[in-house]
Amino acid sequence: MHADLDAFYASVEQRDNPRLRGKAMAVGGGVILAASYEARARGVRTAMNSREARRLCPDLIFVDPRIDAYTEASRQVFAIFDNTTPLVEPISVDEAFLDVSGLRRITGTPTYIATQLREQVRAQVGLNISVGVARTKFLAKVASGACKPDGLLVVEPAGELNFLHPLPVRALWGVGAKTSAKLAEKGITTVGEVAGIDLQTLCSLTGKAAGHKLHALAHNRDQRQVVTGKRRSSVGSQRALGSRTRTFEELEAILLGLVDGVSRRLRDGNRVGRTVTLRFRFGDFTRDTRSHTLPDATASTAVVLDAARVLLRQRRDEIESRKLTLLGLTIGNLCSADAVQQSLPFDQRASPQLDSAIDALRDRFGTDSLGRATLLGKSTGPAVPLLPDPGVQAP
DNA sequence: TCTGGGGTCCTAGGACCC
DNA sequence: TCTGGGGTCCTAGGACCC
Repeated sequence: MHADLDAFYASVEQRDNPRLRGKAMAVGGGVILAASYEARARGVRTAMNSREARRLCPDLIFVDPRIDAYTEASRQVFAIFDNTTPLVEPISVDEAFLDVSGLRRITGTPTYIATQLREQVRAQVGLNISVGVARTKFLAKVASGACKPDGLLVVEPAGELNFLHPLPVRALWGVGAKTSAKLAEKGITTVGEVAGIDLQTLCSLTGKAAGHKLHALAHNRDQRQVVTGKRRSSVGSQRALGSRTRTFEELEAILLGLVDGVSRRLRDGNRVGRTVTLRFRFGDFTRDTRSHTLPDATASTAVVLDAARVLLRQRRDEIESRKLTLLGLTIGNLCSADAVQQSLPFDQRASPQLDSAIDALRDRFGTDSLGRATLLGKSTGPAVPLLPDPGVQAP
């Protein structure tokens, strides 16, 4: 099954504010993050700028996003997913794949399970969720999209190709604006037509990997399993800068904010990363990236900031002359902080004992000055706030 | 106040290693 | 000293997704 909440952010707002129900409304300020179905009927779309949206729909109601409310709703819905089957693969905050193929004797048919799931989400969270059911992930995903809003669609094995082949090429996962335009040049507009061309021709149009994928999907071959326990491989943050000209010092301050936020998220997730990427967008909407890979994975604000600053300074002239409109930071090459610990020599590993010993010392001596702690030969490395008097040797 | 913010995967060339 | 085959890692950029 592929389960997908309908117009997620907008639906949460309509659920929580009765005055918004039945109205054309959108979440977002400068840009539309999500639009209610009433607004979509008037042509309002996600990522559309608000001036265009207002032109299409003058009575459109704008609501500021409440990310905390969406996160909580998502958590509740995923709790229902987890209660339905242990095999849940999250795709984003509002959608997931659920493998229910082994539950026929335990719970019931997929159709029954999907019906129950939809009722539970409606009753317990107050939101509509659409569910597609099929033998493969790809077909389940297409099915949930086809039955929106508030729908359930089961693609029976015998009807797969009849369902698939009339669809537009954009329905294929991995076909976006560029690829569909390329295919249209060759007169290919439906999935059935993609299935009709040979692999070599397809690869020459889209590249090797994409060609093989598209060829398989168009022939209804999709061997992908529902995979649980995937972990993010990068975390990032970006800031749109508007049209105002910023001094280089302002940009460095914004960069510090990005580094602080991203490295904090790394530490909260007990993860570390090695590759620091800076993303730029300029006044003419061209984009650029610059990256640097550190010798060791880190979640340290100071280490990431050093690397990010070097990347920013390398581009100083260009940034000042071409008017930077967006600055982004991504840390990739992530792995678990624990795995890194295990690979370190014993005396360099962090230790829960050491941490609690430091906490005890902090309680005893206060935190107003810096010191370095050593426990059984393991040093904390950089100085940590610890002792009131640097001259005092802790027991 | 023209244009969000969070991600994934793939490609291609260069450096480097055996 | 040159050549070839096999491979990894890094950087930059493109396309795509929600």
